[in-house]
Amino acid sequence: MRVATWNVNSIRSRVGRVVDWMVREDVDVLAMQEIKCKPEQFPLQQFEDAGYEVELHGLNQWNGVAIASRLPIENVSVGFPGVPGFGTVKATAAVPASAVVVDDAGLPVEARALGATINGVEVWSLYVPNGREVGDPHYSYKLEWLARLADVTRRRLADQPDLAIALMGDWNVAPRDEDVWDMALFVNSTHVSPPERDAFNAFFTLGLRDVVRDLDVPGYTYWDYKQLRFPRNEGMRIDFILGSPAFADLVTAASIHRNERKGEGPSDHVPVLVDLELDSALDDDRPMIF
DNA sequence: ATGTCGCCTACGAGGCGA
Repeated sequence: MRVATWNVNSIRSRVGRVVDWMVREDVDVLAMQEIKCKPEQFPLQQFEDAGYEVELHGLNQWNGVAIASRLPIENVSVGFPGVPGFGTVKATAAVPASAVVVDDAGLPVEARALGATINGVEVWSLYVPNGREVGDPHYSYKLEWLARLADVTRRRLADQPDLAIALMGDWNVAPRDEDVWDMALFVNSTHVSPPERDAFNAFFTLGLRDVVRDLDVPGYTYWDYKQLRFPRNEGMRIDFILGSPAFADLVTAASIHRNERKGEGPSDHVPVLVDLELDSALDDDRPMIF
């Protein structure tokens, strides 16, 4: 099974490229971020014509996450328990108050997390808040969002240590100095600050692994549209697939699809993909969990 | 270079977010 994550930066303006890539690369499951649309605006037909079903969570023109799959999608979760909300998103004609989920503090929850079970594997499409500037309210929101995600992941794995779970998406954190092209330019910047890196590294403490980095796949996953960042290869590595031990054990290969930043109408992010070996579970006498 | 995109509202161009 081939599973990928991709911040598509508007699915409506990118659907041709996205579906073409999925078909060409024989992708079974794709977690998308920044679909930037509501359900009725999602270009579902083009996915279905290519053999994919789609579950999505989109409230408005911001954020939005989706999962497309050739295999049946089960147990869909919108958001995760304890996910913090932010800001003052108001109900409109397009987004009635009844559709706005609020957190314990009454803040509206943004469309940044969608989970599902596919072929026995729990996959998540995550769009971590950007943070904007160190010290900005969006920055503390980002740290809190990551902390709550770590909390719920810790509890999930405490209850089910053998759960194959993949946290995939745009984490908006560059965990290592080599994940940006010039650390000198990022002094006092978001994405590289110690609290953000601590919040990201906390997932490793829970036993998760960066299943792409672990296979020594190099390179960035994002290049800003501005300032010739891609031609100069001035990018950032901020899109990751973090897997529980049971998930990591299934991974046989990984790749970052840099070519998807080229040509007409690219997203500013590229897909990150892993191959999973699931067939062996059907051939031996281990429990049939897949 | 403050260098680009994509969305919104509202029908032109400015505002927002990344």
